[in-house]
Amino acid sequence: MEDGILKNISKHILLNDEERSLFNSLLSCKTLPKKTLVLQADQDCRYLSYVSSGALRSYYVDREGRESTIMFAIADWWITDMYCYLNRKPAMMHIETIEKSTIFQLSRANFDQLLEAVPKFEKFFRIMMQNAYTREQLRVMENLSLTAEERYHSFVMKYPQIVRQVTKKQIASYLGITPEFLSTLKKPEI
Amino acid sequence: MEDGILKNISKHILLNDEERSLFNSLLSCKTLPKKTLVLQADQDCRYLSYVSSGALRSYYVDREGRESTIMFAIADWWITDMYCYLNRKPAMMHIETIEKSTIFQLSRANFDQLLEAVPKFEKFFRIMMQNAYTREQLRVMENLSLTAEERYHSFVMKYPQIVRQVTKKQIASYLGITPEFLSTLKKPEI
DNA sequence: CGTCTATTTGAATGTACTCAAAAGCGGTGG
DNA sequence: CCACCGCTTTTGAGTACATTCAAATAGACG
Repeated sequence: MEDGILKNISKHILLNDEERSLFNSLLSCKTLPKKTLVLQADQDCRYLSYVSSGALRSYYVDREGRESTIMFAIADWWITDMYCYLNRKPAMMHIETIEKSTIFQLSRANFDQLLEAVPKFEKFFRIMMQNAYTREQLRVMENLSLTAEERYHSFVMKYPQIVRQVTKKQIASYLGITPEFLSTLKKPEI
Repeated sequence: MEDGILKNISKHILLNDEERSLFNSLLSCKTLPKKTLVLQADQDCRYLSYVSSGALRSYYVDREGRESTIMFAIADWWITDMYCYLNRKPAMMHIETIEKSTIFQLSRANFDQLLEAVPKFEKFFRIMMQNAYTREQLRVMENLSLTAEERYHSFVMKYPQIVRQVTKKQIASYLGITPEFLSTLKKPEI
């Protein structure tokens, strides 16, 4: 399924065969069972991962042991602890598979090499970061201005596919509410 | 003070004289009094603004008229309603000066032209978007895992200069709490 | 089938909100 | 120059939304 990843990239930049094969050579592919940790907090965050199939989530565990889901990544999404990946800091988050998943990983060294060798990728990653930024900013905006119920409905409308692949408990931890409270909310009409 | 903006860019990419002068020619400079609207919701978001001096903030106003501060921008920061700027959508946010400010503005057309003419700027904006993304993601993480008081202390530690330039009411609306409640919190040791 | 986790339900609690009012502070005009 | 006006900040009482804890029910997986 390397097709998926190159198709993802071709949405934004045009690559020739040589560039494609260089890119492929810098990636490693893994198929992982459900509930496998891809990254553990305090470890070195070595990889940026593209989800070819399955689903992953990143989450933060605070001192009291409470989990906050930072993001979900289903097919065709990229995921990592971006701050720690880019700045070579020990990871703040955990990342785990929610179901059996196939991912392609780009190490930090290969990321640097790729940008050096094919500057066109600057554009690709600029657009990726731009989309990630505007998505997070919208999330902050909704967290500040909507009620828990409205946020839940907005999530379901925006990410119907994710809703099918993750548990309500995980959605609650993404929305910043308890599973008990989520369960009292009116179900949105999809 | 165009020095400031070129210095900001030189932190990440090296420009020759020709590129610098092209860049300068694509910018327009404005000095605005306190409480001036730079962008109004529903308008076309035409500009990305670099703050040379002063302070701006972007905020969202919901149906009930409640304001949520999305971001502050003091000297050397860039600000816009990024989603609407990039996607040519009517603005969701307002942006206003908090004090007398001097800003440099890059229109969307000039942004496209700049990236076309000097691809090195892809790298600059990749890094800008990257920083913005990781900053917002950390904010989401803190919103989900910290109490209001901890978020306030974290804000004061992270942005001491912003604290000097904005009101407590504005900080409250950034943190997602009421000014009354902020006022009951223990003052952090700076 | 049995075990483990997710989901739901309910009661008691707490955190943060609304509303009201007083105090503080800064800017402006007489 | 200073008195007034408007906005910010603080304080307090009452309230609402969301939490914790406990327990029952439902679902998924080996």
